[in-house]
Amino acid sequence: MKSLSIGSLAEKTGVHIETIRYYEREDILPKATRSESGRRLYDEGDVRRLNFIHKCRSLGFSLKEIISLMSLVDTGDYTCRQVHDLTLVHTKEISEKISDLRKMEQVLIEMAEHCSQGNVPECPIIDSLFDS
Amino acid sequence: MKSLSIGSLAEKTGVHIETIRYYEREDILPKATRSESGRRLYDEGDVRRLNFIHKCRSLGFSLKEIISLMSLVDTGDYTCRQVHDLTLVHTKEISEKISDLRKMEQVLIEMAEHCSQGNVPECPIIDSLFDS
DNA sequence: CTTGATCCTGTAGTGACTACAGGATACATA
DNA sequence: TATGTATCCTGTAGTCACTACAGGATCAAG
Repeated sequence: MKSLSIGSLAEKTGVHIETIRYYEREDILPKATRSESGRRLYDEGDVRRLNFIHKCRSLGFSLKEIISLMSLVDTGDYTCRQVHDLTLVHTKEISEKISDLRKMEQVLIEMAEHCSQGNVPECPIIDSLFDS
Repeated sequence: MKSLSIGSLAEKTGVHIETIRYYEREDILPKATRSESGRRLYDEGDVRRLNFIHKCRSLGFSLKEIISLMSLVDTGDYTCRQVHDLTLVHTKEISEKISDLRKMEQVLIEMAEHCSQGNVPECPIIDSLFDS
């Protein structure tokens, strides 16, 4: 049943081979069973697990958060409310990042608006970068 | 004239002492002149320079970008248009980050909306995290 | 039987810091 | 003048989540 190579797992999940090995090293994925010659072998359960990790990463969860999440899932010891609340906390962190970046964006746009955009060696962007 | 300690420079600019030493090591700041006993000494020019770096960092520029920007400024070999265009490119990168984060945020919010938030060990968030 | 694809381990690099350890020096107070 | 504590020094290692080799073994197809 364990018949997928690391390459196939990578292809099925969109996670790079090097990253899969890294996840194993860091105990985010369990040690893979090996073929006689020492190659890693996977099955559909591994695909499912790696999809979970991949999706969490794409939603901005850290590997530490993913480890906690997965251990909740593995033990079955969680409630919908608990997961919901964890998700809300994470969503708030994302929202804060967005608002930080929007502030940067706004400052940059405002700075650029003052430019003559001319062929001259004076620039209000440079000037305002020197302000503390 | 060079009479500021690294601690004073840190206080004036809001940049940590360790970070100032790091910037010197990485040639983002020039090697500081030293007192007889080997302590770093700074002046208002250094304050100005570090403010520039600090402000650039707060606007999301990488240290590499800052090095290029500063060498433009140091040589005086730049035009307003050039700086304006560099800034626009950087602003676009910020905007892309924002839009990526907003997509994450949206998915998270939608996932959370489906929760019963009950005291039960079934959760639609977990279910959808397993989808590829 | 050979060729090229795939796999293995182990190590080092990335970016921008941050956090010590272990010691030297400066300055304010008793 | 002695002392205590604040500040400084160098050098190294850790953080996060990969990514990129080097150098070698093994597999599958023609």
